[in-house]
This record gives sequence, structure tokens and C-alpha cells, in this order.
Amino acid sequence: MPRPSVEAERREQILSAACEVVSELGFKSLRIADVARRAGTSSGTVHYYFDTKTALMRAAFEWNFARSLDRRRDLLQEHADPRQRLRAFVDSYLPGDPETVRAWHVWAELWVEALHDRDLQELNEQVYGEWRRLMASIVRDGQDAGLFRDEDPVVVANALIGMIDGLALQVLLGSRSMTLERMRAVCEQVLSSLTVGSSA
Amino acid sequence: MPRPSVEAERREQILSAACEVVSELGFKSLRIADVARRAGTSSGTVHYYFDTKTALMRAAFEWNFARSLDRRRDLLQEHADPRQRLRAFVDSYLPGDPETVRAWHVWAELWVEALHDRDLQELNEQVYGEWRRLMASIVRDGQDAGLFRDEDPVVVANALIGMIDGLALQVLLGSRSMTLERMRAVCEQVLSSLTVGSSA
Amino acid sequence: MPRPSVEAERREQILSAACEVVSELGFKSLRIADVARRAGTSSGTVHYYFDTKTALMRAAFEWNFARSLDRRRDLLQEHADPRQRLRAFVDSYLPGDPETVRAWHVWAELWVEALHDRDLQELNEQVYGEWRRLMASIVRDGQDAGLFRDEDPVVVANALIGMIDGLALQVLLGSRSMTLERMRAVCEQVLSSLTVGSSA
Amino acid sequence: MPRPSVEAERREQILSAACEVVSELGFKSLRIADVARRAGTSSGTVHYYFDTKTALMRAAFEWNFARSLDRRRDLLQEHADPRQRLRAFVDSYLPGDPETVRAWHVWAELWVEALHDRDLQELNEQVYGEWRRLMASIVRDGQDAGLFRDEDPVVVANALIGMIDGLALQVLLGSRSMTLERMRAVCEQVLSSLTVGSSA
DNA sequence: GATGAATGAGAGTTCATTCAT
DNA sequence: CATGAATGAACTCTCATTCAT
Repeated sequence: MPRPSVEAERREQILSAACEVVSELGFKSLRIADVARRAGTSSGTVHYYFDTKTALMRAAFEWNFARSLDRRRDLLQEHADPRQRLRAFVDSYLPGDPETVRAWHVWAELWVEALHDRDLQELNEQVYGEWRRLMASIVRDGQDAGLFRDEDPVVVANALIGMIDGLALQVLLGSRSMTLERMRAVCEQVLSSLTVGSSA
Repeated sequence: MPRPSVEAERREQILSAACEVVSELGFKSLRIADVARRAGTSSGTVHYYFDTKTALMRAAFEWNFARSLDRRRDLLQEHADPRQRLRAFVDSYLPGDPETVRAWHVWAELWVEALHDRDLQELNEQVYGEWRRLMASIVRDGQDAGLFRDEDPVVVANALIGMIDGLALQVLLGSRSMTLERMRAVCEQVLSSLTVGSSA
Repeated sequence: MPRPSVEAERREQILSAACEVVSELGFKSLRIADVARRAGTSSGTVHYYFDTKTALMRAAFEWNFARSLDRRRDLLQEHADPRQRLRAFVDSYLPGDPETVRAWHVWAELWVEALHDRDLQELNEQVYGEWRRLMASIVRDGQDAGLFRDEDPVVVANALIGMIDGLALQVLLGSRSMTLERMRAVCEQVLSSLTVGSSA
Repeated sequence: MPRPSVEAERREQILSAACEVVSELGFKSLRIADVARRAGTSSGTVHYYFDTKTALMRAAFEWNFARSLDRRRDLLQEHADPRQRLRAFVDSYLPGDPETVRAWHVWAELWVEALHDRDLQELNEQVYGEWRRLMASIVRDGQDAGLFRDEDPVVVANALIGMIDGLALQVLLGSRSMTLERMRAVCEQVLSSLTVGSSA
């Protein structure tokens, strides 16, 4: 009589551990044994749930993304004003708290892994699409309310997302010139310039 | 009678080969033997020039950056108008021709490698600083000429650079939603909005 | 209310499955999990009936032999003429029908396994002894009836059995030079030469 | 300046070691590390010469066969009388001296491995063909000289070879009923019966 | 300067076996 | 009786690194 929850729980433990290890050591240096130890289990068990290291990493990337979405789901309901909604949304991507930093690390590893892996590119495509859709939708709401300049929302979303990716990477790299605070400031500035009537 | 240039030439061959292999296979999958074969030499010789794989990669990253700068040196002299200069500069980073694509690949691998390597972070810091300085300088020239809006040039440079990094990554990932052409369009739009008197 | 036969039935299922898997994949590649799946049960259950993989294989070898004997028991009663009896007996060992082929496969795996296992050698000794006894007995019957040449029956039996083993192996190996038909022809020829008055 | 002989010598050492280990432990239990230790080298070196365990085993089987042929090459020149030539040839296959026993062991492992491997079946086909050709040729010489009965030489060769295979296997299995001496006796008897004018 | 044979530490993966349920 | 999740020992294979030539 296997309890149905046991397998799901174990899976989560392992995926969470995998993300932690990727974040700390990087994909390249990740060993199955590390993930196992972190998850409090054996390497055999990791292989019981995931056939190969590649399969484990793919699942971990997906899990990392699903968690990211979950963390932001409520956020979008909290602010009626599109300006505040956009600000909060962008803000949630600043690599400040450890959980967000970890998610960014995993995401960065995915990128580079995906450069040579068609399947992961597809995953990136889906995630990025979801992200762009959310962002563009907020921009559109703001424009409908006459709050944002009348530019193509998709172009604006792409520009913002690209910028966030690029800046976050520099923050993660510990750049002295692009700290968390600088990134926040740059984002503020750019968001302001979207607003109708802004001088900049 | 070994000419002194022999060693320098060999070094270049190896570094070039290393960048090619990184670009094609990724850092993780790169083997010294691959680099040797690509460079038309033996793994023993690669080790003769570079003590360790890490040393080789570090040198390759630096070489990749130096070449990038070289390729753009003339560019900045060609355009008297800061608007055209900025446009040409940004344009030169679009991952279009094979050489630029390869350089971006190498750069992306460096980023992720640097996430867990202090020395590479320092390299990133220098390169990124150089890039930001060039970009900010053009912006400043434009402002002095009354052509660009009066925002903090460093902030503008950071925003642009971040955006270019993020968008280029998506193009490299073969995104159907962020193709080379889309990236070009987004960049055009953003550059336009910098110009004084632009409606957007 | 488990019927006492349940265990016996399960045992048979597992042994039969083990023989099938050995025949298809070979001893080396046989996994307990394969046998379990083939028997429609779990690996845990296989271990419930057989402590170790070795024990399972030993039992499977014995089961395979017992079945072989069963299949030939009636055969020997059917022919009053020793010549026909011998012919039918030899014929029954030709690797023609799937069941016989499977039995040969299992037997071949036993041989090689037994090369490094004293216990399996003992099993081979018993089985081979039984086989030789039956064969020699038929030969003796034929000689008593004045139908076969007057050679040492044990030597004749050994020669025949050796030949059958060796030829069957080649047939099993899919030899183009030693097909089932060729083997049948060679056996016919040799059996003929045993008969008194044969020209060959 | 690599000496050309180094690689060939090393290869031989490894193949010889592989045959020894196969003979002692069997294919199933053979570990690369065992072969390496036996060859006085490291497992890495074994893999330097043979990509995979499978490749190593295939090469070992071929090497074993080539050596077997070499050992018998002179034998066939030594006896002008086909009866003595056939006797000496058959005799050379009796698993008496350690070298022949080892060769038989390797051969037996090949058989069973080949049951599930098309490539090895092809190797068996070639070797067996060579063997049958030699044997049939001697028989034909004997018939031409009026020394052997007038049976189809190929059938005779097949019968003899099958018998030798089957009997050798039993001797290798340490059968108390089929010792080396018994096998020799059976072979003598059968060879005698081929001779014209033999009473049996 | 250059080579490539040789090494051996290290990692992924397999699978018989165990045991709580 | 039966299950299958979990284990971990064992093995193949990889590859940076070394060094004799």
C-alpha cells in the first residue's frame, strides 16, 4: 500500500535540492551525489526518480519556473493601479532575497545549458512567453487607463524583460558597478519614463 | 631556429580554437582534446601553453573580449553624429554575423562560469566597465550636442547594456518570439525614445 | 484463504519467466526486474520465492531440465523398434520448435555459467548422465536386437550426444553453414552408419 | 617519437590478459580492472586501447582465434598420411594442456555471448567455416588416397566438429563421466570407424 | 617545442537486495 | 503473501594532467 504522497514528496525534495545545488555549484559541477546528500537520501534514490542527470536537471528547471510563477500569482491581484502593479512585478524580479537569487541562478544555468539543447530552448520559449504575456498585459492595462505612453506593449515588455535579465545577471555576478540598489534605480528610472507626462 | 613569433601564433591558434569549441559545445562539454584537434595540434601542446583547463578558459575569455574591442575600435571613429555613433555601436552587438554570434556564446559561457568564480567575476567587471564607459561616453556626447534627453548617462548606458545582454541571450536561444529582427526593432525603438523631441 | 497451490503456481510462473528471459537476453543481461515483469509480479515477490539471483537461476536450470525430460518421457514408449526410437529421440533434440530452442538456450547458458560454478557442474553431471543412460540404453536395445553394430554403447552414446550438443549450438548461433536442416541431415547420416549392413 | 612497437605490444598484453581473465572468471564476471591488473597496467590504459568493454571482448575473441590457428599451422604440414594428419588435428583440440583449455574457455564464452550478438555470430561463422574447411580438406585427401570411407566430406567434418565441441565442453565442465581420456577414446573410436576396412 | 601514451581520480548509472507497509 | 520504494556497492567510462622521448 504505497502512500501516494510519498513519491510526490520525495520528488519535491530532490528537485528542491537539485535547484539549491545548481545555484551553489552550477550545473557543470553538480554531482548526483551532492543532490542526494542535500535531499537527505542516496544517489540510488535520485536515480529511482530520475533516470539520468539530464532528466533531473530538466525537471528541476521546470520546477524552478513553476515555483517562480506561484510566488508571483498573488502579486498581480494586489494592486489595482497598473503603475503599481508593474512596479511590484518588476520589483519581484530584483535578485534581493535568497529565494529569488536562487531562482535566478537556476535560470542562468538553464540559459547556457539551453544554448546547446533544443528541448531546453523550448522550455525557455514557453517560460519567456508567459513572462512577456504578463508584462505586456500590465502595460496594456496602463495604456488603457491612460497612464502609460502609447507604445507597442509587446516592444515595451520585451525591452523591460531584456533589461531585467541583463541587469540581474550583472547583479548576480557581484558587479560593484551594478549592485542590487543600482539595478533598482535603473528600473525605477525606466519605469518612470513609461509614464505619461514624465519629464524624462 | 624557432622564431619568437611561433609561440605567439600557436597561442592564438589555440585560443581561437578554444572559443570555437566553447561556442559549439559549451564550456561544460569542452575537452582539451577537442581544442587540440581544432587547433591542429595535440593535447600535450595545449598543456604546454596553458597549465590547466581553467587557465586556458580564462585566457580564451580574455582573448574573446580583446577581439570584440578590436572589432569595434574603428566603428566609433566613423560617425561624427552621436546618434549614428550610438546606433552603430548598439548595432554591432546584434548577434547577426557568425563572428558576433560566436563571441556572444563565449560571453554567455563566461557569465555562468563566473557565477561561481571570483576571478572571472573580476574579468566581467573590467569588460563590463569598459563597455559601460564607452556607451555612457557616447550618450554624454549626444547630450552635450543637445541631441539626447537629459538623463543620467550612466543609468542610460546601464539600461541599454542590460537590455542588449538580455535580448541577445534570447536571440541566441533561438527564440521564435525574439528573433534577430525583433531585437533590432526593439533596440531602434528604445534608441529613438532617447532622442530629444521624440514623441515616444 | 491462500490455497496451498498458490505458492507452487507462482513458483512455476517465475521459473518459466526466468527461462524465457534467459533465453532472450542471456544470463548476463537478466535482471530480476525483467523476470518479475514477465511473470506478472514484482521483484519483491521474486525474492520472496528465491533468496538470491543465483538461487533463482539454479532452480530455473533444474526446472528447464525437468521439463525437457517430461517432454520426452512418452516418446520412448511410442516406438518398439530401437532404430525408430533412437531416431525419434535424437530428432526431439533438434532445435526446431520454439520450446526446444528455448530449452537449448537455457542449457547453453548453464554450461558457461557452470564453467565457474561447482554446484552447476554437479547439475550438469546429473543431467548429462541421465541423457547418456537413456541414449546408451536405446543403443543396447538395438544391438541386442541385432540392428546396430557392435560397438561400446557408452562410447556411441557419448559420440552422439557430443555431436548433438555441438551441432545444436551452431544452429542456435544462426550459422548459415549449419542450419537446422543440415543438422538433421548430419544426424541422419550418422545414425544410418550405426545400423548393421549400412554401406556408409 | 613513439616507437611503433609499443602500441602493438601493449595491445597484445591486454588481449592476452583479457583471455586469461575470461578463462578464469568468465565473461560475465570480467571487470576491466581485472584485465588491467593482469596486464600490469591501469584501467585507463585498457580504455585507451579499447573504447568499450564490448570492443575489448570482441578483439579478445578474434585474438584467441588467430592464436589457435597459428598454433595449428605447422601441425598440418607434419604428417604426410591423411590418417595421421586428421588424428593429429583432432588431437590438438583435446582440452589437455593449459593453453588449449584456456582457448576453449574463451571460445565457450564467445558462443554464449554470440547467442545475443549478431556481430559475434558473424565471427563464429568465419572461424567455424575455417575450421570446417580444414577438416573437410583432410578428409578429402584421405578419401582421394583411398584411406577413408566414401562419405560426403563436409558431412563428416560437421559431425566431427560438432562432436569435438560437445565433448570438449563436457571435459571443461569437469565431468567425471567425460574426462579428457574418455574424450580421447571416443575420438579414436570415431576416427577409426572412418577408415576403410575398419570393422566398426 | 611538441607529442601522445599512460594514468587514476571521479562521476553517472545499474541492479540485487532489503524492509516497512 | 505481496509490494515497490529505497539503498549502496560496484563497475564502466571520461578526461585533465603528466612525462619520457
